Amino acid sequence: MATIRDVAKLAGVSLGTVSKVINGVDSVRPKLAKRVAAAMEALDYHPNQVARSLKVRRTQTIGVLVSDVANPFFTGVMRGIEGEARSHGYSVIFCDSNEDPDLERTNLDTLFARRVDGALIIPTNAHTAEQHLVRRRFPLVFIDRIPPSFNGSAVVADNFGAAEEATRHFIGLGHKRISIITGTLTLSNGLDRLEGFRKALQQAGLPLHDEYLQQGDFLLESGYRCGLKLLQHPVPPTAILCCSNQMTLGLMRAMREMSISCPDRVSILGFDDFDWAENVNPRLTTVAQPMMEMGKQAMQMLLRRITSIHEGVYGEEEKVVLKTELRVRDSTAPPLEVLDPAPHEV
Amino acid sequence: MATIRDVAKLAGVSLGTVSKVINGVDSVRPKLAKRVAAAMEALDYHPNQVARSLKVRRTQTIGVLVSDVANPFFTGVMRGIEGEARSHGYSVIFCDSNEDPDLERTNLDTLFARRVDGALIIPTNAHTAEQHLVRRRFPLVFIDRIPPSFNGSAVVADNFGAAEEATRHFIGLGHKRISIITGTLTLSNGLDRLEGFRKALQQAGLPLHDEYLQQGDFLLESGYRCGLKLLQHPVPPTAILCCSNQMTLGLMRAMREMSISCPDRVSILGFDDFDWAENVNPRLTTVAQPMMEMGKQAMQMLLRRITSIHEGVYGEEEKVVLKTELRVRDSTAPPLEVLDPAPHEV
DNA sequence: TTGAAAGCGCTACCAC
DNA sequence: GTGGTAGCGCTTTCAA
Repeated sequence: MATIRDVAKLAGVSLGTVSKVINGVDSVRPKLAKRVAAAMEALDYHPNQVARSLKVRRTQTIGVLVSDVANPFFTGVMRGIEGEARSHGYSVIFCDSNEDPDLERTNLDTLFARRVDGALIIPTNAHTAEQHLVRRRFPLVFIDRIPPSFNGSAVVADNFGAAEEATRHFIGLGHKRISIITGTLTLSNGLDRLEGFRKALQQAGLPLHDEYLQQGDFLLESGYRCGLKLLQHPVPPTAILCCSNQMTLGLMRAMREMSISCPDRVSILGFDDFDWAENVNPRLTTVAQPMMEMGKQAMQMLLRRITSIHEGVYGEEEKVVLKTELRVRDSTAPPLEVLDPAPHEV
Repeated sequence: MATIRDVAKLAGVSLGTVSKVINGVDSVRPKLAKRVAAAMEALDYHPNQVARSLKVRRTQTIGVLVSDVANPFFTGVMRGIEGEARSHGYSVIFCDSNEDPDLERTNLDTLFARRVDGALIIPTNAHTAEQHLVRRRFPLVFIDRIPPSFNGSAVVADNFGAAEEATRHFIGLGHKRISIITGTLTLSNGLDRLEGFRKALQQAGLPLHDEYLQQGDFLLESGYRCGLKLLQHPVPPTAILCCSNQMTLGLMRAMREMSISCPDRVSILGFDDFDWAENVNPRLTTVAQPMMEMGKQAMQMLLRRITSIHEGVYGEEEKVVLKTELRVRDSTAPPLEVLDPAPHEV
């Protein structure tokens, strides 16, 4: 493979001159520059970024550590990251920690060894394996979830507000028996959604029965299990807030198996909005998170940290909370009692 | 940041010795090795992979170029790739070409400049931008789609067989008016599915009317558009084979808008099997592709090419075709006429 | 078994 | 403007 040396020789100039041409430094006479360009072309020369990285002590690479690629939510975030990274000349090394904290740590070490300029991370759980990197002043920003006691940079969705709005939507429809299937409560996104739900209920003066609070773990199976429990209750809820797309799928399965129709018997509202949500029967009312935007802003934040640390100033950690959007479709409707109220209730 | 030099100094040994310890060469006295290890620990030393890569002329990194991360099919493949890569000590640089051939080319150049040891690629379309890399003997394997006139390594699903099996499923159910919504026909996966469909029809002595052959482009909108055309036909088909998950969603939308129920009025069968397929109403019959397996085998194939090329032998290009699986659920059923045949048809 | 030294391909500094 | 040269952090001979 041709090196800068070969190019210099063929063009009859020095290494330094070729380097300048490569890097667009314009203190090179056009004539020489042209000769160099011709030589590069002739030799099919492509600058070796590895060598460059070693010299300039920057790899123009960032690491992205997701807890599970299979989740389409992360996929959306990934798109945002990738686009923003590319437009700033960065490449991204991708790692999947498979929801495994040990793997997360190993991956982080790998990224560090490869000298990525910084990393974006969607943490697996309450683990704080990454704290040592924060202390080492390694540019790091968290996405979607914030581990407890973590005080680094992050971009998350307004989970509290989203759950509150969703719950109020139920309340506005006339629902009284409202239930929630939560995500993992050791994760900020899981907890915040529950709190938002609680607040909306409280403000409306509605009680929250213990049986109506089902704790899931964001995965399909738990949505199914919790759904079954809720629906088999002697006085089942008329509305269910489901805190992840996977769990919503599980809940739908439970409803189908029990032949409970939606929204007639129970209204459902899920987190995350994907293509399928608006094309299934009934079309699902959902809370849409700005996935791409989260990825994009996280990348921008990381870039800021990289440059500031590079300049020696270890600036303030930032935190950005992005608004969500409630998309009302057909899976939420007034409860039957309201449509056809018993006389004594009027 | 500590370097190998600092470690050597602190441990009172030479650079070479430290290097040996790092790389597990056992010609180092245990006593010294221990001293070195202690020094590394004390200095929080992490070997610089960039420097190592420059020296050994291998980055232990591969590039993955997908046409669109947002598609859950690629996500599945990605999981397979990542796991296999990691277990072999490889990292993956990820690029999304957004179905844009120019971007695909740019990304390929970036990967090359970064001196990845090889690349896995899900090409965008008929473009052959990558041919120059093949000629350059750069280790490359294609996944899912094979550009026409490409003769490099690849792992794909048995698209022909899958479509054939799916179509026969319709035929076995008693359908006579069977239609297909194809993918992009300039891509091998799009074309092979159409051919498999054709063959099954032919073998059963069934005609294929032009109006029943709708050409889509794998995307949701085209599924919707084609679905509408099909369903508005004076003599609509009783069964539709839909060649991608996105298009199936579009088709479902068309059916909902026209209030055509599935499988009563028309049976549908889609390509790709995701969580939502078996949890919507009705549960979808699908062709499942071995996504993870495709990623895994592609990575293994790439590894073989990397080592063989490294050893100077430019071995034969390989091609692997993986079996698919038909998952019969509730969206396919016998046509109404068969359930309640008119007397003269018996 | 260990150490010294060369060099991977590039950038950047300093003379000219 | 241009060229020579040192050196980024590591591996890998070759001698000792």
